[in-house]
Amino acid sequence: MAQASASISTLSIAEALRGKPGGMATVRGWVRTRRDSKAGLSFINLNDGSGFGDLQIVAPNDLPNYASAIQRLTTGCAIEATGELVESQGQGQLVELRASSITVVGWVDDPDTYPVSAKRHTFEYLRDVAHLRVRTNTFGAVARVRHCIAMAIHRFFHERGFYWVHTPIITASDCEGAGEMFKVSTLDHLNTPRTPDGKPDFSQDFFGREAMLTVSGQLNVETYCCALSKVYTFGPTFRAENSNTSRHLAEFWMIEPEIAFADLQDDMQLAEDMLRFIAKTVLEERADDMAFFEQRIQKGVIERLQAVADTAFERCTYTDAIAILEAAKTKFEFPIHWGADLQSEHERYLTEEHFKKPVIVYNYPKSIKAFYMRMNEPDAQGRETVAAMDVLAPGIGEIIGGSQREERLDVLDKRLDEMGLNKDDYWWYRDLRRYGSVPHAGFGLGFERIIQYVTGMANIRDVIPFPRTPGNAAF
RNA sequence: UCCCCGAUAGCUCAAUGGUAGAGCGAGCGGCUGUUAACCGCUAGGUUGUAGGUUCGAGUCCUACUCGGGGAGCCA
Repeated sequence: MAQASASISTLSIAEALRGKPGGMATVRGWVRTRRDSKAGLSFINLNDGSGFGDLQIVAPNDLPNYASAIQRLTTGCAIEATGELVESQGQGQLVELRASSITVVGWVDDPDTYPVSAKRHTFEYLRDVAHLRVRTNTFGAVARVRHCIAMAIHRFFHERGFYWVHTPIITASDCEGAGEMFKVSTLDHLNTPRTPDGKPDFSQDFFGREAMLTVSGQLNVETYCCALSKVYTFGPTFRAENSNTSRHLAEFWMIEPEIAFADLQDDMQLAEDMLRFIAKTVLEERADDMAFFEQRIQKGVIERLQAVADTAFERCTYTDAIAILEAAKTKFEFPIHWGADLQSEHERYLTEEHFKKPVIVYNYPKSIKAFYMRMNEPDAQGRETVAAMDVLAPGIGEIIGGSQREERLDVLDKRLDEMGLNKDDYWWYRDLRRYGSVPHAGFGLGFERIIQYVTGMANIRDVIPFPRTPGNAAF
């Protein structure tokens, strides 16, 4: 397949589009559209995923395979084209490739039923052809932005001295407490071994005990935090909740940093710095894709992202948030009062209407938060709160949830007792509080949710390659 | 899981309980340095699945599946 001539370089289409007219080049990709001109030319828009833009290939009718192949090209065909990069005579592009040869690498079987034809498709339909949807403008752009954000997150932490910790996917501790878990088992479902009291005998299972897929790497990563000081996880997470919304998946990716010798203020600063770094990086590196999202997906995404990059987030205690909500003229379906958890409508009001930008709400009532969150001193009215924080973003809602962790063993044990949890199940977690315990804090960022926020994509199922949701694990 | 709405050609959608249509895509032809191209012709259907009501069901009823909007769980 490689060209014999050493003077012809194979370029990605992104490189070809950046190149100056003059040189010879070979490009490869998939046909987006073909238009014939009776002036003796065909125009082929070619895309290889290296960037948003297509390269226009000009195919003159004196090519030997013009009638037999070029004129039969349809959307989706894979080709290799070699020719000279020239200044375009038409509008709409600076450079184009004047082909001296075009090889068809792969035909489209039946153009009439090619699932991703050159027309508009709904996202709902494209989910049914997830193996081909990435060939569309939208899903190609999402894939590139997803990669860009992932790399930005790794760079952000790496540059600040964090270590990436690979916490386990399979866990035997039922104590993660963040939702329903998928079971991991090699037991025979048709002939399950039983204990005398009729329950499945997990001692005969693969791990010798009941095992699940993780719902969070937090408890594990805290152990590494209390030795390496600054750590984070970035991996898949599983929740067996029967959630049917545009912002929940059964399998999603999560980033969970954890910092030692740190309090909630440090935690909030880290969350904000990270989100602003992500915004800045995407604007710099994926301007082509962002221009598309701005134009076709959601007006204002670029401005919104620019605002995240440029301006500090709002911060507001839970108690102050309640005061704002109580003073609001908006009628809420669920009346709000101190001690109640914020409903979606309340979060939306705060971030979309009151502050009109990302806001960090912190110091929540202890009664609505997890056992591991650090107890604050009671306020003047004696109300008890924990050092927890949520980052709320317009259009998405909760994008980050985090807290300072309870590092005092006696306080932690009291909380475990209050919540009816068995201390023995948490023996290694409690050990961290016995051996050189230090204040530490962390948060969880939903990876797909930050992609939704950045791109303006409305449904979380469209920002992950192959979404897993209740009743759907196709592909 | 709960409430509301929906499922008809490859795709997006029409169709009073009485002969299933259009646009786009596709095929063929015309025109043109074209670019959401344009003009003409052609093909394309077990109306999501399973039951029921009716002389007759795309249309009415029931259940299920999937999708959308909202809610809960959360990231």
